[in-house]
Amino acid sequence: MLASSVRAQCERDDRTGRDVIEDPEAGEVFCVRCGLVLVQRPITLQAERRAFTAEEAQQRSRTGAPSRFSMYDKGLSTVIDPAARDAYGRVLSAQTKATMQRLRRLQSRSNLNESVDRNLFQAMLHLNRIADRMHLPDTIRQRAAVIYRKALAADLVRGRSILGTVSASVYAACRSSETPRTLKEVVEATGMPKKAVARHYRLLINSLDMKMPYPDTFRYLSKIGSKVDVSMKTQALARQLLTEADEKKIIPGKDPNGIAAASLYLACVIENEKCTQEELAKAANVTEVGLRNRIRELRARLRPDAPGRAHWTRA
DNA sequence: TAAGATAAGAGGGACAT
DNA sequence: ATGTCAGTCTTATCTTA
Repeated sequence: MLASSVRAQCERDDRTGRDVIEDPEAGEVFCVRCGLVLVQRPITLQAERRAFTAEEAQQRSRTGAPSRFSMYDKGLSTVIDPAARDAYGRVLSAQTKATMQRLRRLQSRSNLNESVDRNLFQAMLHLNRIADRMHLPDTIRQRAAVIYRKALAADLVRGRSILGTVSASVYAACRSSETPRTLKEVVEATGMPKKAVARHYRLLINSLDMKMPYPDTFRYLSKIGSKVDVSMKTQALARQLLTEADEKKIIPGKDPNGIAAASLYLACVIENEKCTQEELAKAANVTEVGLRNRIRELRARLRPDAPGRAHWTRA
C-alpha cells in the first residue's frame, strides 16, 4: 500500500498505464505497485564529460573502482545498504528495520561462509600487508593475487599455511615479472621461515607448471646503482662488465645481487671512483665476503687486457 | 681503515639410491 | 623419500697494505 505522498512523486506511464518511479542509482524505472522493472538503462562506460582534475573525474565517472584480484571478492559482493530507508527514501518501520538488520547479518556471514571465501579473505589481507611492506607496485600485487587464486583452485592450500602460500605467490609474482626482489626480501616482509616460503614456492611452480624467467642481473645492477652514489658513466661500465660475465656464463647459480655489486665495484676501481666494498655490500644486501668472492671471480675470468683493467686491484 | 684470506658451518640443488 | 656431493653463502677472525 502506498502513501499518497509517494504516489505524487510517481509518473504515470501512458503506454503501460502504470505508476512508475525512477531509481537513478540503479538505472531502473519500475512499477510502484509490483516492483516490475520497466526500463533498464544500458550502462555507459564512458565518463560523462571531460574531466580535468582527479576530483572531477571521480564525480563524473559512471563506474566504480575496477574489479581487483587483490580483494577477496574482487570488490563485487553484494552489500545490503545500511541506511534505514526504503527505495523511496521513506524511513523504515521498526519491524522492517529489525528484519533488514537480520538479513544484513545473514548476508555478511554468507559472504564468508564458503571456506574458499574465508580463505581468500585471509589471504588477501596478508597479501596487501606484505605488498605494502615491500612497496610492491600494484601490478605485482594483482599478479600475486591471481597466482594465489590459481593455487587455491588447484587445491594447493588446504592443509598448508595460507601465509606461506601467499608469500610464495608474492615471490613468484616478482620472479615472473622480473621485478628484482630476492626470496630473502620476501621472507623479511612476511615473517615466515625462509625454508617454508621456499618450499611453498617450489610447490607452486611445479604444480601450476609455471616457467620462471632467469633472474635478470642487470635489473639488480640498476637497483643497487640507485642506492649508491656512483656516476652514470661508471654504472654503464659496470653494465658492460656484467654483459661480459653473462657471456662467460659465470652468473648462473649465484646471488644476482653479489655479481651486480661486484661488477659495480670493479667499474669504480677502473673509473677511479670512491666506493667501498662495505657500502656496496650493504646496498646489495650481501656480505663483504660474498662480494669479495664475486670480485675475485670476475677479476680472474673477465678479459684483463681491456683498458683500465691492468691495475684493477686497488692498492 | 679498507681490502683480502681463511675456516667452519648451514642450507639448498642435482643426482643417485 | 633419503643420502651424498659439489658449490655457495654467512659469520667470525686474522693479516696485509
